[in-house]
Amino acid sequence: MSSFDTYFKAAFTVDNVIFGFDEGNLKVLLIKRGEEPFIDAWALPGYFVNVEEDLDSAANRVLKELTGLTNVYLEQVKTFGSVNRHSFGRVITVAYFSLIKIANFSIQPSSIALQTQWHNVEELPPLAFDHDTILEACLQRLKWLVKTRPVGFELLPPKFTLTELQHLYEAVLRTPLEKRNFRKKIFSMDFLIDLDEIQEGVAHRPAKLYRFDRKRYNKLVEQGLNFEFKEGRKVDKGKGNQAEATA
Amino acid sequence: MSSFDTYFKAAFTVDNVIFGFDEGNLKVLLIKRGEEPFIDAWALPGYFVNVEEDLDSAANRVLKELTGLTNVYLEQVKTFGSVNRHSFGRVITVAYFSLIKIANFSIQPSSIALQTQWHNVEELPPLAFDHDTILEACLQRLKWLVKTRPVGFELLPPKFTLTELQHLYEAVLRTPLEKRNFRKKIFSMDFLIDLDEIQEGVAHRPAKLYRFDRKRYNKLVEQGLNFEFKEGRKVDKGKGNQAEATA
DNA sequence: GTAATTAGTGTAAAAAGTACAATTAGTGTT
DNA sequence: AACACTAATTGTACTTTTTACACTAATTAC
Repeated sequence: MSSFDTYFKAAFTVDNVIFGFDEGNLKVLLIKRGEEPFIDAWALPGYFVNVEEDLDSAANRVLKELTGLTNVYLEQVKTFGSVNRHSFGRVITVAYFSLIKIANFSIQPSSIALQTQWHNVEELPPLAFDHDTILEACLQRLKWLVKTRPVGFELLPPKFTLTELQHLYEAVLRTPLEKRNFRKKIFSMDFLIDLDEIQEGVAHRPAKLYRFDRKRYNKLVEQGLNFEFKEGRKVDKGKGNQAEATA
Repeated sequence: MSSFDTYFKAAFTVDNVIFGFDEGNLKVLLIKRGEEPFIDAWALPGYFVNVEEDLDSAANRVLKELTGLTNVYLEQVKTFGSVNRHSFGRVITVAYFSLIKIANFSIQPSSIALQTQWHNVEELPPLAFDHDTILEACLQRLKWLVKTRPVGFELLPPKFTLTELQHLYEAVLRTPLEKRNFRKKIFSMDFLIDLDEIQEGVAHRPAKLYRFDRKRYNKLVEQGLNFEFKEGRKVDKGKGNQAEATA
């Protein structure tokens, strides 16, 4: 057959889908593009891979360059390579996703991005290229991951309440969960540490604070823990305060 | 920034991991390479993607060219792009996998492959490039898929016995399953059709033949079926014939 | 001190999963 | 035809997991 040099070659990029969680909503980080094509459009933060760079390294580097973030959970999701997905030529992109704590993160301006902003996943602007498809694939992956691994903790501050944790799961799974059963499940997994601290500055009974015990979790995984959430079937109707009074 | 043409470009390929099932063993289709590098080594059937070709199309075409097969379940698994995975230059490969019925398939010679042969996944030769890593990733995917979707039927002939089905699951999951519970589970899913036919040519009580009812399965999926197998914890010891006699 | 708000908890019923052994329907041999 | 052999088929009690559901407790604001 023909020699190696005659084979078709394509440019390739990585696109990062960076999820965060804030005010009860799942967020994704988008940049406003400063280059053609799709100048001024919102897009996933991604860029070209270099010659001497592995894919995972490229994803990490691009993430760092566009956001300043290092050392985050980063995982390959899927590769997108439709012939016409980029108007300047054939560009194949490998999608990665990561989960970060928004509070730990300060947006740094970059020459590629005019703006960098968190967007609520439920209310997204139109995206450049096929980035809506890529995002959708990552949302699916996140959904699966959150049911399967304790990655939810990556999105929360180190100290959190059980209600915050539950809201996170509800936002990701897009389904309401039943409070008592959720707590039972979480506790049965036995990797939350009760910090003996309580919430402050709330106008109601303050919740206890917990943190995730990663060491304990790793030990449990070795022993064959099966971390799994099934979706709730029904809503927790039980407000139960003054409603449904029988006497 | 620099113009589009200045970005680094790489060759890219698809590699197909084609699983089959025969004589109670999970098999994978390998070719013996007829080109450098790794000439004469066993490898996954893969080849270069063309300019005007989507990734999925490329996987289908390559599969067809190397095996003659069309219209098979084909799914993208992961992309491998280490800097030095190919000695002739940077080559990024997208791994696909598919499940086929070995019996339906006749091996066709090709100019790329000196030989094409089914190999038992439990006894593999050394593979070219990073194909062992790719194969491992696909095995993991298959394992997950088989627990989660009724893809097992893709590997069996249209008519099969429950024991054959069980052996398939055992081979893929690499764990023994308990016969009665396996049957209960399968029947509870309610998408097997009893063909009212029996096995022929066996020197013992012949088993009933079944087929998979895809239409019914699709209907069940719409209704929110959860097809899932957990791994067995213990072996089925129950020979129960002459053993363990108490009188 | 009363109203408002959210946190926190227990239990019974249903469903799913597990462990386990005897009987049945064929073939092959005598 | 009886017997030995092999593998197929079936049921049930027990355990675990999941679900549904409603009240009391702790705090702030007024």
